[in-house]
Amino acid sequence: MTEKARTRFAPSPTGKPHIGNIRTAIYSYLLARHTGGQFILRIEDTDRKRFDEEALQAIMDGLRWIGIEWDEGPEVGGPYAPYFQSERLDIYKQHAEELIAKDAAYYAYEKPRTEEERQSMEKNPQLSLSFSRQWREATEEQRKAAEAEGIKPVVRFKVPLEGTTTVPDIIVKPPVVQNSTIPDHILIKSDGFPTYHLAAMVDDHLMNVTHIMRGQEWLSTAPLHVMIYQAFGWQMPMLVHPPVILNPPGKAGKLSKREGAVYVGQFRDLGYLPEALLNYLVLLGWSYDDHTEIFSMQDLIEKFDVTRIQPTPARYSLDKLDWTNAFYINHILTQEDFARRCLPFLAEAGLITQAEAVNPGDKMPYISKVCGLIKDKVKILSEVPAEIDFMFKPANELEYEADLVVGKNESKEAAAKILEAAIASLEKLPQEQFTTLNIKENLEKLSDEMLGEKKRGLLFWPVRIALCGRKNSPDASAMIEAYGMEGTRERYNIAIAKLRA
RNA sequence: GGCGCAUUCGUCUAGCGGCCUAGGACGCAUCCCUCUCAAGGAUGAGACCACGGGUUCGAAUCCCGUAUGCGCUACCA
Repeated sequence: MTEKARTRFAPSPTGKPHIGNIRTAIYSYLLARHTGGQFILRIEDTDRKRFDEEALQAIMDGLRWIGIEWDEGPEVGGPYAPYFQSERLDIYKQHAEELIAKDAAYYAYEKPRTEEERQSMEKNPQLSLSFSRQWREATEEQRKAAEAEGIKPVVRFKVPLEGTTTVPDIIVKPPVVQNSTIPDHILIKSDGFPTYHLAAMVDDHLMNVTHIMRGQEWLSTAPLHVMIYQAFGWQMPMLVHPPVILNPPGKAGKLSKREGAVYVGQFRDLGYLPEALLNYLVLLGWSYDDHTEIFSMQDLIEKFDVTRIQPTPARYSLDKLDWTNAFYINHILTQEDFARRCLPFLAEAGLITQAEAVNPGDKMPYISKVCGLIKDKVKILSEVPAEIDFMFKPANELEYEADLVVGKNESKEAAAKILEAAIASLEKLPQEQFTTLNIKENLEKLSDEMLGEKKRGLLFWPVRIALCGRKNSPDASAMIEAYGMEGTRERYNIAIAKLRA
């Protein structure tokens, strides 16, 4: 493990990046960084029918957002360019020919299976095997005849009929399979494009990849890949097959779209912090020790050990993710940083303008203070606007019933008197002493004098409600500080008027 | 159906033959703090280590079966 690992993430741009794949990418990245090696991004766009330009962008955005930078790949280049498989067609063709010359592959002229055939063959491996081998022993004449008919051939791999193949995986017990059970897979499709099996192996070898890491759904076809390497006479890299991520408890199968957010972009939009998602995802199937829960990217790079990846599929749990995100917001982020990240969400909710979200200017101190009020209670950023929207409204736009302000006080008049007393008491605080702590002391003292000790709820309830117009809110003293004496007095006077109406 | 992998609290996990009457975290419950909601602090419930056989003085840890889950079984990746 002291050797420098070259790893790669090789997505096919056919859809948005799923967190299961992103987690695999993270593991690959960490392995490379931990050992001081390189991390490559390679785009497997050999399926022309399913290619999606937006997906490609989303993959790159997602990786960068979560903190992964690739050393080689799209937009950054590298010594093994190009990193798009569609631009490497000649290379694959050449290698396929090499295999044919070595009698390890051959042309096959069969008709593609129909959907029905495919399904029936799924249940009957023997049929599938013989179908794949129809042209394995074809004579020159047969090939010529097919060629004359104008059939475009595929190239199939000539799987050894004898012996066994072992998959050198480092997190799962290395599977051993009988070669005779593996069909002659297609290497080059009739349209001239390579399949994953050929393209990925050729590239992994050419790009000097030392650890092929990919989802466990590849484990079954891994023996084929080992045989391809052997046929070329190349040295086999290590294989790493992290498990898939499963649906939450009670739900069967792989984590699916139906379970809410599954794509990185969705988490971003919901207001999950990239460092929290990263932290959560890494721990879903990997652990450092028996107690550490919070890891920065630096920690992870330092401590990551591939062999500790769990071989068992883990279930996705929103609760733990939420906890992790809340922990980052509450304990890792500074108030300023937190506020900055809230900006787009505040704009989205119409609390500030889009321009202010980009450049808040002198509004920032207030925004920062206001966001700070709920830093310890919010789980995701998208919850922020609803918690503090009232702090962005003019005082006279607060809508609430006078009864709400009364709370457990005897009467509306009693509540009004409390607010009057609060104004008078707070006005004694000099401007430079108008801090949350002083305000709190000031009001507590007032409460004790007015209502006696242990009755603080009677005073604080109206004092707080008159500021926000609703049941739940941040701490009263903190809100008063944020509004300032001016804003506080204005809101109290409105409340008093309401109470006496 | 075939092949392969996996199996510790509801969930994520620690554990690599004696430290385990199984530890931590999330969630849950109760209590404390308290001007509300949170946060924070404390305590607790929760796992016969899937089941059945071995091996061993001794097994969650090693071996073999069974069950269950997951994956693959495409001219998709």
